[in-house]
Amino acid sequence: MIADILTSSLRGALVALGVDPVPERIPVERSNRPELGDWSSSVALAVAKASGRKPRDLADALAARLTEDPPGYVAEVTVAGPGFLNFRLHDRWLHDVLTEVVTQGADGYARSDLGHGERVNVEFVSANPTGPLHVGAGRWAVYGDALCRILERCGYGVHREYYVNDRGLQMGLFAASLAAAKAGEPTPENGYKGQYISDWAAEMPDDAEPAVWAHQRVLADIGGALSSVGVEFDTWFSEQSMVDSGAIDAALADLRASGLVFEADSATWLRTTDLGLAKDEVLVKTGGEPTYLLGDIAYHRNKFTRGFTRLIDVWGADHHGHVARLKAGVQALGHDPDELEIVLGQLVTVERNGEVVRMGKRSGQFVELAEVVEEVGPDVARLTFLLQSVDTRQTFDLDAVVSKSMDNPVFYVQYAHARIASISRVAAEKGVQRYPLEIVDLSVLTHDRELDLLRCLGELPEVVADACRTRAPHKVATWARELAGRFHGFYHDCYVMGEDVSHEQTQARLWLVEATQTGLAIGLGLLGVSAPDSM
RNA sequence: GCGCUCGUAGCUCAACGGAUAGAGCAUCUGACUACGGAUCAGAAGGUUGGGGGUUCGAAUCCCUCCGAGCGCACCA
Repeated sequence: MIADILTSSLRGALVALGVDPVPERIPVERSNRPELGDWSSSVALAVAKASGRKPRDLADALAARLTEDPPGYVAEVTVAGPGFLNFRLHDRWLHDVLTEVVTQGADGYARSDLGHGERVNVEFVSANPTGPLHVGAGRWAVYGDALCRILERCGYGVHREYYVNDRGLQMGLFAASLAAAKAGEPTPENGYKGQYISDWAAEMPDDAEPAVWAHQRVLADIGGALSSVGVEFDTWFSEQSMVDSGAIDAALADLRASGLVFEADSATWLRTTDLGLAKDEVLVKTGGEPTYLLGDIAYHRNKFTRGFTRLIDVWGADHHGHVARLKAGVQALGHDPDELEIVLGQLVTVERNGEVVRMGKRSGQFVELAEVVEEVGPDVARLTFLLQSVDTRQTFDLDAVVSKSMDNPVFYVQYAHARIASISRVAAEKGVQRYPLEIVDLSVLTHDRELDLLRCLGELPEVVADACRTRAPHKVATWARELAGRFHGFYHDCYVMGEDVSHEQTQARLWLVEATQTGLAIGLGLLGVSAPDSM
């Protein structure tokens, strides 16, 4: 809102001063130098050269013009350093933030229409259904889910999907390993070991068909683990179903139509070298089995036919070698490869007692996501994953996460929310009524703590939009922690009710607290973390 | 060897190409007879892996070297 006001006045002033060309985008930002102003712009520095003026002179001229006819909220325009324009605003701009938050509420504030209702399919986790999910998969589960929540808030029609790789060698080996364990026979070569195999073998009824039963058992387990961290999928898409329905053949036919398919060495290939790759890729193996790549191409083709115009896949960095292949496949089907967006997340290293836990399903040595969630709870688990950018490697120190779970930042944020609820309870006990916002004088909110809180609240719409554009939920997590910090500071220095607090202050602060609660609820909601009234 | 992703305080991590690189944890020092101390305030901590380049301006963009993780299958 402020940004729009400032950019349009700056644009007007540049035109009036005869600056040509006026840039598309006029940089305006919140000042990180509060002693100099509330907002700032470096536009004079950016355009000085092209317009043949000295930055400082141009900045002075702009400041003079804007001082003469100040944009809304602007109290003072000054120039600093090489030519930064600094805007000091009336506190009213922050009081208006409060009104905006309260009137739009938890449902409406920081909501946008960036996505214009575009239907986007987000595929994440998609771990092979050959055993329980390990802790590391939790990162993709939580990241993908938070991203979906953010996309939804920004006006996308979101569909959460899990691709079940229930075809091929691995599934067969998994079922065979179960059957062998049940029969008391040794594990097949390259088969799956681990406690869960013997546990599940013991559960398996005598008359069960191992392949079918194993499939159901493992999906129930994975689904349960995901539910425990609050992640639910709209679709569990079976790879095998595409073989059965002929979708794989149809995809292959489409690929052939592109003219990029050829036969060699008794296999069928896609000429990916024509699409910029270093080598060609096999689509159908000798013997007639489709490769994983062909299945995946068919799967993405299927997503497009279901009406999604944007596909987002969340993969671990260990799959990055597959990115170019799949994009090439999508391109061969006639789609713009940019319609498929692949988020590569860096892997999670799990440590216990300071030592790296090497995980592998085959060996049966891994730490289950479900165990960890059971121990620390979904909120701690989620925030632990979400507090850091998905493109940095994460070390998940089991002992630290468990033993320090009480120090987890999630409680810092939730505590702020609970304190607010407590204020409401006390207000009710004391019989303090909150007046309608329209008749409350917000101009009494002048304390630095109060203004800082409002400044932070005012950033939320941009934070959410930015988190959406950059696919970076951690920005919301960082913001929520920041808001909680501002609130704790306010809470400490500014009493809402008390002998030294005027009636007007109590009223204004009750609304400030209400707006903060709304902000916390939105932030935590986007992260899928609960916002408790008491802890 | 080739490729992808990274390298920021002791540790874990932030920072639309903008001004003096910020938080948390840990360390040290302080703050409650009022709404929840799971809190608050302060101190200390940095050549943003090294070196070049582009730019008015670089942690951010480009090149190069060093280091790390991960890929380089008719596995999935």
